Amino acid sequence: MPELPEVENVCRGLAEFFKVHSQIESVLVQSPKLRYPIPKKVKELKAVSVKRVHRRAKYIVIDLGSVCILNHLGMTGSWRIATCSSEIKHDHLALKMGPKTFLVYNDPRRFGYISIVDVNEVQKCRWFKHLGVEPLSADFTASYLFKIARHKKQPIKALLMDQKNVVGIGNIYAAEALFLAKVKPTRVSHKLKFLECEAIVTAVKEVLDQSIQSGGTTIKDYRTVYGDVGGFVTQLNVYGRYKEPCRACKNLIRKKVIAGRSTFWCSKCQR
DNA sequence: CTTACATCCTGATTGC
DNA sequence: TGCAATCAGGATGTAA
Repeated sequence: MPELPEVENVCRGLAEFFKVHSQIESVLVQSPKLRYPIPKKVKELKAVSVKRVHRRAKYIVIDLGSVCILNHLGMTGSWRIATCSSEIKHDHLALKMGPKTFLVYNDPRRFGYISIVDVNEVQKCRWFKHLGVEPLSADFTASYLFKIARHKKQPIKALLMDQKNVVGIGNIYAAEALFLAKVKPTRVSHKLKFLECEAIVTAVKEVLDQSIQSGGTTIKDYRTVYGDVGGFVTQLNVYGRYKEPCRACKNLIRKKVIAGRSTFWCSKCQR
């Protein structure tokens, strides 16, 4: 469920929280069954202090000095501040930060995962080594996208969602960025003009920036660590708006499955 | 190598 | 109201 703006907001929430509670007293594993089982050695973490929290792609990285806790939220993963280690269904793990203070990881669909990696190994670990560029960094440019797109036959939307190319973009923001760029999601990648790649890059940065500022998009589950919903839903132009009028031209929004995912676009605005 | 597709899960919603 | 089918913000392994 969460894409870059949502993960970024969760990270910021965690960072805020760790400013006040920086010491993890212990880690409690309620149910280790996630996409990959929670490693047993997380329970060995005792009295460790959090140095830093940051986001890479859709991963949350909690830096503990010698090791990092890596967390991917999958579709339904969330962190919340709680007074006990587990109180509701699908609580998997809790970081004990004080006698009545816990950070609890909950994940109904169990597509998320939590792992521990040596600080020096993070970049080359199995989850990070194939990641593409950060879309909000200076590395994500029109020429970068154009170069990749040049050799690919797949639709541009599939390319944007493939984390090997550029990270953090999922089904919502791929659709939204392509709307802003006025490019139809079905367009074959290698047929895109340089100017279109430029428009896409600009649009991706724009939509991600805007969504981060709005606190992300809450369709259903997504909440920040503090339980806040994201406010970007009201700014969605195409995602989830099948048969609703395009905000720009009143033409009805279309829907079609591309690469196994529902895809929304305006056939008049996007060519 | 690239690309399409099924798959891992639970729960909410839709349709009969 | 009940029940079955469908769908969901992700990413991986497999097969073609």
